[in-house]
Amino acid sequence: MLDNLTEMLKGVLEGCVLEIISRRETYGYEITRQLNALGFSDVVEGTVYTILIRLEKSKLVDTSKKPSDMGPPRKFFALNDAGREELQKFWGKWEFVSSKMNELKERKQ
Amino acid sequence: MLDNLTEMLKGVLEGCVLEIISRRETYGYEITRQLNALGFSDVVEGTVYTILIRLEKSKLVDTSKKPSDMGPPRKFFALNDAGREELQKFWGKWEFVSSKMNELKERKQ
DNA sequence: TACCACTACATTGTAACACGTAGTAGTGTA
DNA sequence: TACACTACTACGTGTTACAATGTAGTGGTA
Repeated sequence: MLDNLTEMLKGVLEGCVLEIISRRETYGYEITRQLNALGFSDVVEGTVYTILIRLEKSKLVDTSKKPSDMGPPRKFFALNDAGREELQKFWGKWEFVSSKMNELKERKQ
Repeated sequence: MLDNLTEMLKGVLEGCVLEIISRRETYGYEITRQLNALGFSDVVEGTVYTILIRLEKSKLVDTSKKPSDMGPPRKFFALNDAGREELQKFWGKWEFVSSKMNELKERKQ
C-alpha cells in the first residue's frame, strides 16, 4: 500500500540509527531488526551497515568487537559526545521539517 | 542552526510541490517563493524546476503556457487525476513515516 | 541610452543516500 | 550433511536536492 518509502527515508534513517544506538550499545544486525519492528520492514542489513560505516567514519560512534554465543562476533556501536550532539541536531531538523509539513498539509487556503 | 536540510527534504519536497499545485494552478517561480515562505528558505529554483519536469514526465500534471505582465511567459502546472492520486499516496506515506519517527522519538525504553 | 533589479525558465554536473545483490563466516539443529 | 539463523562486508545502481550558469522579458532610473 505504501509501496516505496525509500526516498522519504533518505536523511531520516541515519537519525533513527543514531537514536537506537543512543539507548544502549548495540550492533548492526539487531539495529536492522529494531527498524523492521518499528515498521520500516523493508530496511535491509546492507543499508544499515552502510549507515554504520558512515557514522564510524564521521567519528560519531565508538566501536568494539565482542564475541557472541549465537554466531560470529558482534561489532558494537556506542554514541560518543559528537554523536549525541549530532542526534540532538537531527531531532531539531526533524521537528522543523515535520512541523512545516504538517502546516502545509493542514493549511486549507 | 538547522544547517542543512537537504537530505531530509529528499522524498518530501516533491510531495510539497504536488500539494501546492493541488491548491490552484501555479508556476515554478511562485512555487519556489511559497516553499521559501513556508520555511524551506534554501530551496532554489533549479530544484523546483527539476521536480516540475519530473512531474511532467511522470504525467502527474498538465501544463499550459500563459503570458505575464511581470516578465517572461509562465508555465502553469495543474494536477490531473494521476497527480491527485499520487498526492494522496504521498500523504499516506508521510503519515506513516512521521508517526513511526515520533514513536521512536517518544519511546523511552 | 545604459544599467540594474526582478521575474521566469532551463540545463548540466555533483554529492549524498538507500538499497539490491552477493559473498564470507560462525552456531545450532534436524 | 544440510539448512536456518546470526553477523558483517563490499560493490554497483538509481534517485534526489542542489550548485552553478545561462537565457530572456519587463520596468525603473540615472
